[in-house]
Amino acid sequence: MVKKQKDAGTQQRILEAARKVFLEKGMAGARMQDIADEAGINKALLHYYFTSKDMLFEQIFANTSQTFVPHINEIIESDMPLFEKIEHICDDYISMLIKNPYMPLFLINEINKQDGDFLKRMWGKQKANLSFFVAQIQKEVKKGTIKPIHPAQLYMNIMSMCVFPFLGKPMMQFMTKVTDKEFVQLMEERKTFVARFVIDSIRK
Amino acid sequence: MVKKQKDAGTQQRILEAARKVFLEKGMAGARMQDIADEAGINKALLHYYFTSKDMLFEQIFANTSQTFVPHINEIIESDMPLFEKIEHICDDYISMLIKNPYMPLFLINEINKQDGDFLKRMWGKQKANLSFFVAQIQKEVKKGTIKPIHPAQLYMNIMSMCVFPFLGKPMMQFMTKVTDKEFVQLMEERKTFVARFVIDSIRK
DNA sequence: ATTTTTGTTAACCAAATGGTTAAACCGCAT
DNA sequence: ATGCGGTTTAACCATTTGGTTAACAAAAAT
Repeated sequence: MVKKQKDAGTQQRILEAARKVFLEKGMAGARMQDIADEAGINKALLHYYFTSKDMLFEQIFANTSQTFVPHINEIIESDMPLFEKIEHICDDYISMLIKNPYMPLFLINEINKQDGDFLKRMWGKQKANLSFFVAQIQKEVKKGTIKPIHPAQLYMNIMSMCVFPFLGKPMMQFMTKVTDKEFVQLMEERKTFVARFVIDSIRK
Repeated sequence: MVKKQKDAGTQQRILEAARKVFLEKGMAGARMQDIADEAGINKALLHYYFTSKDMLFEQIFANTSQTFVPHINEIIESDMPLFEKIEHICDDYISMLIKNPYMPLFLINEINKQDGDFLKRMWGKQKANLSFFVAQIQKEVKKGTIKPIHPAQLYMNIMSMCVFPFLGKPMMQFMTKVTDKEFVQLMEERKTFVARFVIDSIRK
């Protein structure tokens, strides 16, 4: 808990604290007191800046999820060649996840708990435009550069291999006894490994 | 909430109710009252059979996770040929997950929250014996049937592609608008799809 | 038949938790 | 210095929640 400084915006400190606590413990597990402590302030002050826990949570969730989604869209909708695009997606996803290892569990968790309308309100129009990716794959199949493949399955595979290790980290660490440092090293290697794995599989 | 029947063991009904509620809401989100309601009994009776929420949770967790882990070990440690083994792992994993779609999120969630000792107490010796799998892969590499590959990365890939879709289901459903039925259909297809995807990638 | 044990409940309790209030603090324009 | 606005706090409140108690019902044992 850092001593307060009049020049650092309290609101900002609260948001950072809330982000940390929510990401670590989730909505249900997070305590307003935890957030207040983390921000080095009184609990009442929390409600002075953010009326309720739900409000605060929604801000954090919106901010976090919006950082996550649109980034990938750019790559998917760009006009890179397919293999290059796959390489970029893997590199981008995994790089971001190394920096934000708690993000996937947090997002998946809350998306599962909240109802469908919540997501609609949150992401509205800007959902990933897969049609672009689908079209590109079908073109490559017709050209004969890759095997015929169900695009949704392929996309699921890429997502899975990039994201899952960060979700299963504790389990995997328990089984294989890799340290945190070694884990990051493994993930660094995955940036190229997953892309190559995918390309090797679909290339004709 | 089902009407109680004197011939059905109350304890069993509680365990089933607890399993359902814990899997859906997690430890932090679950309420003892919810479990009591689901079991169609009084909250006090819950504490008559299971002293505390932690006790009850630990039983459910132990039971659930132990159903999950040893099953795969059998396949991994069997002396099937590698490709056949991969096919079996995918089929087995995905079949089980279609039947227990909430399991992965529940397990991953709680494994992340609990400390390391908890896992040790829970799984103790019976962690998956990857050394067997590793040796088999190295043998195949030497034989020249598959490309050189980091065994841990390969195992992670298989696990990822089998498990992740069940974690990301709501997100994926939001993006692609597939119904629950269609989702199960996609997963059915994945049983063979993932295995082929992996084998195509590593085969020389 | 009656005592004892087991199963079940309504009512209650203490702690935790999200949220509120009223007073105090602080920089600053008057 | 004084008053005023926004900021911060300690103390408090209402509800939720895990857990307990004491009484009651239903078998089982005597």
